Amino acid sequence: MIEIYLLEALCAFYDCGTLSAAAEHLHISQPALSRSMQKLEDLLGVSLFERTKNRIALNETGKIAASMARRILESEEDMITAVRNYDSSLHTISAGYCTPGPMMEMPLHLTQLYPRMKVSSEMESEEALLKGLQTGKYGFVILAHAYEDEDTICIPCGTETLYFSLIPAHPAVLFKDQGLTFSQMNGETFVMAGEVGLWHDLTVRMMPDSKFVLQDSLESLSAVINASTLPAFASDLTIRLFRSNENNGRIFIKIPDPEATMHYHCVILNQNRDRYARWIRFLEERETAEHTADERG
Amino acid sequence: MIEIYLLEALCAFYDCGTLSAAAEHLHISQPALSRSMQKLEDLLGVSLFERTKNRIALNETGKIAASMARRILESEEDMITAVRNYDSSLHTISAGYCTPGPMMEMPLHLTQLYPRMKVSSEMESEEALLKGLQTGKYGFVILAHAYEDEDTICIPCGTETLYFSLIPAHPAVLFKDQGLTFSQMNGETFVMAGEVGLWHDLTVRMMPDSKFVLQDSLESLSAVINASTLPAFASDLTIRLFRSNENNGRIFIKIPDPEATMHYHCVILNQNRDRYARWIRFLEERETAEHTADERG
DNA sequence: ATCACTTACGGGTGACGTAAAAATC
DNA sequence: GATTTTTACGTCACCCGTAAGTGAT
Repeated sequence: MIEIYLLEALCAFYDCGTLSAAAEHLHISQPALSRSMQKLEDLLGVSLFERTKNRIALNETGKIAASMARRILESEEDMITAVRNYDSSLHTISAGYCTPGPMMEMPLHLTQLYPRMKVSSEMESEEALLKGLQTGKYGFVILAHAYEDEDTICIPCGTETLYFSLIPAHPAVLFKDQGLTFSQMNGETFVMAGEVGLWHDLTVRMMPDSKFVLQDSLESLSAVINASTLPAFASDLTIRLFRSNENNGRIFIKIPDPEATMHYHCVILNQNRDRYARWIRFLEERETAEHTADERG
Repeated sequence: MIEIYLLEALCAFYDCGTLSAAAEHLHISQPALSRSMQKLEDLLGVSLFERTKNRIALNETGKIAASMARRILESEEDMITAVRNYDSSLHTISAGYCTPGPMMEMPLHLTQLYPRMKVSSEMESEEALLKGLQTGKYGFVILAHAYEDEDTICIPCGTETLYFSLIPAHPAVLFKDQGLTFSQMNGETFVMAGEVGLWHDLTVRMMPDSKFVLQDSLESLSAVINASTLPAFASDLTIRLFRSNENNGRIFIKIPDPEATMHYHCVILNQNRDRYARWIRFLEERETAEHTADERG
């Protein structure tokens, strides 16, 4: 059988055009590559190159062989990552999120529900989340809308509402009880974390005249917030998580626009339903508990 | 990168169930295979087996890996045969036939049209012919009916009519001029070549009460025909090819049933149209010549 | 003269086989 | 005791790099 390294060599030569360049690309000597090409021809029993004394180039057969070799290499790469993903899925609960709120909250419950498993969390674009779900990179993903598909199940899992975070001296704190809409604050300059996923798109869209000073890390963010008088953001989720109704003297004012509330949904591949049975039950029970609480008032 | 021999080893173990059996199957020692499996786990960075002191078996990850490895091995096999087929298609005109008549006649013209090419001929079932056409095994195939497809072109290329071949003493030679139908000869025992493709199916179907003494080779066939008084078969094509209107004292009597005439068609992949341009032109010109001859006579 | 490929030669990695040990049936 | 797997060890294949040779630009 023809070994993979020969196919890699062929593809490298196809890409580079000369043996010397391909050899450099492969980090091997050029004679070694020359021999590999000869060996490949020998194993196939077929001529793959047009040779002159000083020049070597792929003939039609060689080009076909190279393009088929590429497909084999790709499918081997795919196999390797698929096997690794599967293995890691046995040991870790890996989830992808569209915003930081659930990404901070859900691992708390996951470690309780699956005490022997590692928990890994990532924030990504919706496109990357759905792709990662399909390839097995993620065990589940959290989107900000329902996602129905024949291969997946979709469980509503709570909401998150955005708040403005203002210093007490800010004139808009008068609206503390009735709330502040996006349009009322449009034009202000905000301090904001860089990694807030969908929230960033939302605030930019709803307050097109505002400026947003982005901070790389959450640590630098809170430092800047403390040191600055600029308005910032919070959410019911982060307020609850950090158990501070008035953080560092800041006043939190709810944003009543419907866009300011994310309705999260957990999407899981149907084939993984059993593996995440406990998690699904947890989310469903929590959701009904929320609803009955809402109905009671 | 993971080499092919490791994937082969994994698949062999998947098939055989034990290292010893798989090692025997691969013609390597059992410790060598044991090491290969360890190496594979090491390269993947993943555990593929459930090991007890005396027993080793694939875990879920291992089974998935094995099934994906199988697909890679198959696609490498496919690549190798495809490349070899393509190469050989550059040097040889390879054709598949449904009956021996065209298979004896067409190579004569092919060697004239393509004097630098080797010519290879094979008789096969229609299924195998069409598959071989798609995989590049055959440059063209000859079927006994039109075959229209978006990927192929189809050129009528002559007919062949079956004859009974009788000794002069046979009572049915009285029908020499008006012809003999299948039903008139149904029940007789015939001598017949074994390798006649569609003709065999046809005669069995049209003369269900007859018996057919099959001969392996054409040489033994003609010997048996000469030595025997049994009726046999011929066709206008073989009669013309062997330039013998009355072969070894045999009388040839045409079979007027429409089923006794094959209408051959040459099927070529559209993508190979240029390569066989000369052949296509030859067939088309011959066909029109036949028709004008028919109209005149 | 430089570049590109091939051939020749020596070296080292690693895959293999044999042998032996451990454990299970 | 037979079978199966793993470990140990020596060997050999083979792939690699260096060096030299040939022909083309």
